[in-house]
Amino acid sequence: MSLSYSCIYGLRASVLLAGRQEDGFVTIREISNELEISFHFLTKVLQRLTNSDILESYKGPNGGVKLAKDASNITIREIIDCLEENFTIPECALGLPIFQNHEACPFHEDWRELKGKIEKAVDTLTLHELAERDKKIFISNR
Amino acid sequence: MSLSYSCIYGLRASVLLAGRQEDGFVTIREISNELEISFHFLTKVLQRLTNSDILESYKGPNGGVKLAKDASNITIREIIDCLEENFTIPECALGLPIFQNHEACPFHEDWRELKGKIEKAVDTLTLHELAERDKKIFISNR
DNA sequence: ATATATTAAGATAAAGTAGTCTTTAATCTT
DNA sequence: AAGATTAAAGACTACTTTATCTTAATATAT
Ligand code: FES
Ligand code: FES
Repeated sequence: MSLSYSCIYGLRASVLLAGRQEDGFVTIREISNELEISFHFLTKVLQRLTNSDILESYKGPNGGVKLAKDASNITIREIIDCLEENFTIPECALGLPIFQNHEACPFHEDWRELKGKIEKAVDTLTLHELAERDKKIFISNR
Repeated sequence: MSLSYSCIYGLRASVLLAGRQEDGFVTIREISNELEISFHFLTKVLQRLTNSDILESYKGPNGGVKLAKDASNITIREIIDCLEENFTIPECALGLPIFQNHEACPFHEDWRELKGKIEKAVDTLTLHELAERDKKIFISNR
């Protein structure tokens, strides 16, 4: 279940862009400075988002990247699906199928319910909502 | 949060040994066959458990490994701590600190509660209980 | 003693992830 | 047209995890 750094970086950058959608193109250099992420590595990540048409990029002076759609129309599921292959919330709360059955697990039902909520949130939470809820940093590195 | 394969293999082998404690030493070859784990890799994992005095080993014919203490006296926390460095249940249900604060997360409180249950279970569930609850395979590979 | 069984230990390989560096392509400014 | 700016693309490095292979050490059985 743990997300890769690529995915975290992509999420953080996307939320940043959502909070600045009116600014147009933002350079990757600026994003990498603000989020304290390696510029080159972030470039790779954002290229993938660009190729998936989640971001739009523009070269040259005044260029950079921006969200391709309105932030209220992009769910975090889209970002995750682009950057993480086969992302699924596991059946087991420990992140892997440790116990296969309900009987052996003292909290399996609790987890099953929460898992549903998480899945729903991932599918419906938009970058706009995230950027609005808290303008401060709320997607952080590990 | 996701456990490494080393840790999963160690847990599975330990539960198997808990279910056969009366058999004395069980060869690693037999365990690897039964659990369908690479013999050599499993050997490495069990060596670490042996060095941590969770398992006891014996070389030569009729040798093998067995639990060093009674299964009812070994928690899964011990196995995990031996095989996984710095294992902690993360603050965020997605396995990493995605959102830092309560406000931004639609299920933070649910997760916080479940996290407590999981931590307690990890600290108190014993190999004996696990082996007893279900004699069938209930710790599976991914 | 010798052959066999078995874990221990070490070297190596394979794969994935994270990170860096260099070159190319596109765009703008002058 | 020339030079500067910026993303795109590709090669490369470093690290970790997983897995394999070989040899050594230890114990048993005959
Ligand atoms: S088996 Fe892991 S949550 Fe129930
Ligand atoms: S921030 Fe991830 S569970 Fe609330």
